[in-house]
Amino acid sequence: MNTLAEENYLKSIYHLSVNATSVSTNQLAALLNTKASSVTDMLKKLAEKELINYTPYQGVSLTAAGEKIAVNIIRKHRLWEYFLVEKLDFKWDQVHEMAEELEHISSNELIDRLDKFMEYPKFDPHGDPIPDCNGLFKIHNLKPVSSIGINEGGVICGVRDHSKAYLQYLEKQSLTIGKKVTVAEIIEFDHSMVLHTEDNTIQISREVANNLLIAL
Amino acid sequence: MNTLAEENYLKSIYHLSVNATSVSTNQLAALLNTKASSVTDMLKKLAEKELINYTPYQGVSLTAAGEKIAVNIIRKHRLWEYFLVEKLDFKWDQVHEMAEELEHISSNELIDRLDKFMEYPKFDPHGDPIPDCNGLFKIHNLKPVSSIGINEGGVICGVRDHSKAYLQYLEKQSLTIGKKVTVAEIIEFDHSMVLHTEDNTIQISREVANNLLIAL
DNA sequence: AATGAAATTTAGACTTGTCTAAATATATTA
DNA sequence: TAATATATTTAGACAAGTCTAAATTTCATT
Repeated sequence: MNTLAEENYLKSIYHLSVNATSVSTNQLAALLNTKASSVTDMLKKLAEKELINYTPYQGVSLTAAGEKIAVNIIRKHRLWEYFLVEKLDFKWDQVHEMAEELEHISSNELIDRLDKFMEYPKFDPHGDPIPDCNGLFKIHNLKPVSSIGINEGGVICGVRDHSKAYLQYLEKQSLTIGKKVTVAEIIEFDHSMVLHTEDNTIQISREVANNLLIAL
Repeated sequence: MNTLAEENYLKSIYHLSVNATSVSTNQLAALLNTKASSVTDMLKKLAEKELINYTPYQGVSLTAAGEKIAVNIIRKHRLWEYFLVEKLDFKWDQVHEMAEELEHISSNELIDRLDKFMEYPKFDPHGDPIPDCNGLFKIHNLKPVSSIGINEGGVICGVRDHSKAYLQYLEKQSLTIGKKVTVAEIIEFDHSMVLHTEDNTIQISREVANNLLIAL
């Protein structure tokens, strides 16, 4: 199969491809916490294996084969996260690092059985969709809370920022997946927002609102 | 922490130490499927880290620190095997390779929660004891079936050979953990044995009897 | 105790994935 | 469009872990 490093590169290219047709060397270096020269070396190797389309200086994209591998790793990552939260009672801000290791456990039969054991969950603890064993998943059409107006609202279904600090903050404010929120007020000065939930009123900054995703 | 290679060396030294005070370079090379010269290199590194006692040409043994790491890896291996069999419905001959990967997942909190989730099992699917979170475990005093006489018997509690072929054979013969067996006859010619179980009579070779462990 | 066999270690090389520093290509802007 | 800034690649080095071949140590046997 592929090495751990190769898998991490493919996964990173996949994530960066969501908002672009092509991914740059520096973007990858930043995400992977490494140097541009190291990225170039690895891109040559992945191109050699026909997992990416690479023209020097022009950025990269995944081939169908590369995307398949990337989606499979993401499937594993999200299923393990679901397991850690739903079966082992971890909090949603604790599971990322463990899932980063578990996603590289090679057996597909293991992950398919884990999927079955948990009754085929469709979303991970952060609201991200879990690809099925064929790599297929639905993309929710979510909007950041910052994009809606007064008296509008919806159900929290995801986050853009997966950092521990952000997740812990949301947890403390009870702004978790499934909560219904309505915008009660928008402060003109700094665009912070006052939200109503079933049992609470909470003021959040524009930054927080920007990273909180809802379904209308 | 330690690298994957280091962990595998410590684990192997631990396993080989069960039947000896000191482990040789060649024994390790054979078990780890590598060359003696590679073993020597790694032994120097582990000695440098004070995880083993190593004098050139004199073999190695684990220090207390090294043993602690080895036992923790074995704890992880056996708990994951238990999970795979009891929760994901794998057969006892299918889980070794997966557990070889899973045992290197670093988080101790993960493994402690997995332990709790499964209600602190004491033995893995092959009857081997599972160390608790302090590294402690009871050693059953088991005997090979080949060592007992006519009309004697006991309960199958373990195996010496963990190979797929052996485990599959036992499964097919319903000679699995927990089964009660009695020796009905010993064939003088080749020391094969006729066993009675609750619902069956089975003849097994000396080789099979030698690797099948029972509690009296 | 000497000698040959077996076990072990050393020396030097290779691969993977990384790095720094230098070179080159692309983009920006005056 | 020429000059400068930025992005990317190349060149050469390094650490981890492995290998082969040669050297050395220990063991077994006479």
